[in-house]
Amino acid sequence: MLTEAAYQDGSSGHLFDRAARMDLPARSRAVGDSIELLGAPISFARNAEIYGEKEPADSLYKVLSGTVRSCRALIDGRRQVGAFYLPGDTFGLESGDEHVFSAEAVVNAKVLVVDRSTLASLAARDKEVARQLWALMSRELQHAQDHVLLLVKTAHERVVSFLLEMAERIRSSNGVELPMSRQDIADYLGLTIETVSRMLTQLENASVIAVPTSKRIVLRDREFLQRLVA
Amino acid sequence: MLTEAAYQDGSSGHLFDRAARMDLPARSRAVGDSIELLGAPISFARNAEIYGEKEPADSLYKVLSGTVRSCRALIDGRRQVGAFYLPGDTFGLESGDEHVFSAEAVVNAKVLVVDRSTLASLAARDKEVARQLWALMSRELQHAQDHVLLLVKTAHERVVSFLLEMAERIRSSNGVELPMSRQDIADYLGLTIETVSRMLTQLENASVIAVPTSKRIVLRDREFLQRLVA
DNA sequence: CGCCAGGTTGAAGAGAATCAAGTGATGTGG
DNA sequence: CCACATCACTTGATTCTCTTCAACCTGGCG
Repeated sequence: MLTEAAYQDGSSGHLFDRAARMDLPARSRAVGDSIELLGAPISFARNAEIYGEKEPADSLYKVLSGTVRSCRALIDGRRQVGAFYLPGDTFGLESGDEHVFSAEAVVNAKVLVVDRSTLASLAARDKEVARQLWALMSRELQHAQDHVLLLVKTAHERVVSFLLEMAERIRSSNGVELPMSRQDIADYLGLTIETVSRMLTQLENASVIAVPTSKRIVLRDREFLQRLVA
Repeated sequence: MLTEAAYQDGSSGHLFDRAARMDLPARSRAVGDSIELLGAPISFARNAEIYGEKEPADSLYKVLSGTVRSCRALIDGRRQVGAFYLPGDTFGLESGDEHVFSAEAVVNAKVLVVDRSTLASLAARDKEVARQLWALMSRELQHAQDHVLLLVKTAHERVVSFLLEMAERIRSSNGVELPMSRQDIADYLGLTIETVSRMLTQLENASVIAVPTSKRIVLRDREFLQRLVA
């Protein structure tokens, strides 16, 4: 099962706190901050690229609003979505100096951008920052490992797992408002849009979910869904 | 493509150096070492469990000889192999305090075991140790992400990717001596043993590989294989 | 109002799984 | 050293899941 709230920072001591304060009027933050941490909120239009594969990974990002997907392209045009990042999630941390994923806005999104080297030097002095970077890396690893497990399941199980993951992370009133398209979902699950659509229809016919609009999914029997996912 | 030598420590300053010296006669190591780093080489028989899922992750391991696999079991009995660890590779680093994978010896294996808390306290003082732990985590993440990409490919591509990965990591003279069974390979690739076998047969019939014995694979046209994997 | 992108549904086909029967190695006891 | 048992692997026939290709809805929006 995909980990709930996999990307959210710990509840206390946010990595971006100081950067976030850059948003506030100058008088409300400590003098040193503006030099130490250059964090800037930037807006991206739907489907805009935030960074590309193979670009240098010199920033870390936090979703303020909207949704972001990370992608990898295979040479023949197939696309693999690695993860979806929701408000509060941090992304852009890579294992090397280069991005292996690209990042794109799923819908119009506002993102906080923090310089990586700044963060690195900060981490060198501040234990708490280092700890949070480690936690972030851990969550990415956890997610990737869960994603591996997801991809060996049947189409049914994948779709159900996806719905449960999103329900955990979005938790709107008694249903999920999916920000992403069927194509995004399909590329995340390693399926085709047709298959995703069919699985949803079948689940709806079985009355385990309801699909009032194509993006809105209501989980009517979460117990049952939970048992489906192996 | 799966990263070459994904798990090997950097060439200098091995994380396990001091622990490894425990193997040597007492007079050849510094006095403080035995207290600081408790590393012990332990042998595991073929298919023996090194640790299980959900067990506390309080050690880090390094393969001295043999091969180790990490596994996750699905409730219906399916099994997913997360990775294979060869001599020189380090494993057992998890995102939390509990193992989410189990680890088993693929063949008789000798493994160096180091206490995690010892390592943690060492890392707190020694920058280099901390850096190496980070590198280790990075490689695990990289591998998991590559594994995700692997699992959305066709059976052909998966098998070829696997052969190329192993050829990179094992590099025996002009061919690969696979330590693992077809079942292990199948569970790593999310396929059945029959499919793996068939793909190998087809590659052999196409003269891109040779299979003198079931475990020995000779890559006769690596260029061509490289182009197959998308 | 009609267009168009996103989504659904249907029919046909491909690819991998399953079921079942071989074949080949490895090891053991006589 | 050989007969036999066992395990790992291969091969074949069939089934089933998912993809592909195509047509058809549906809901925004100029």
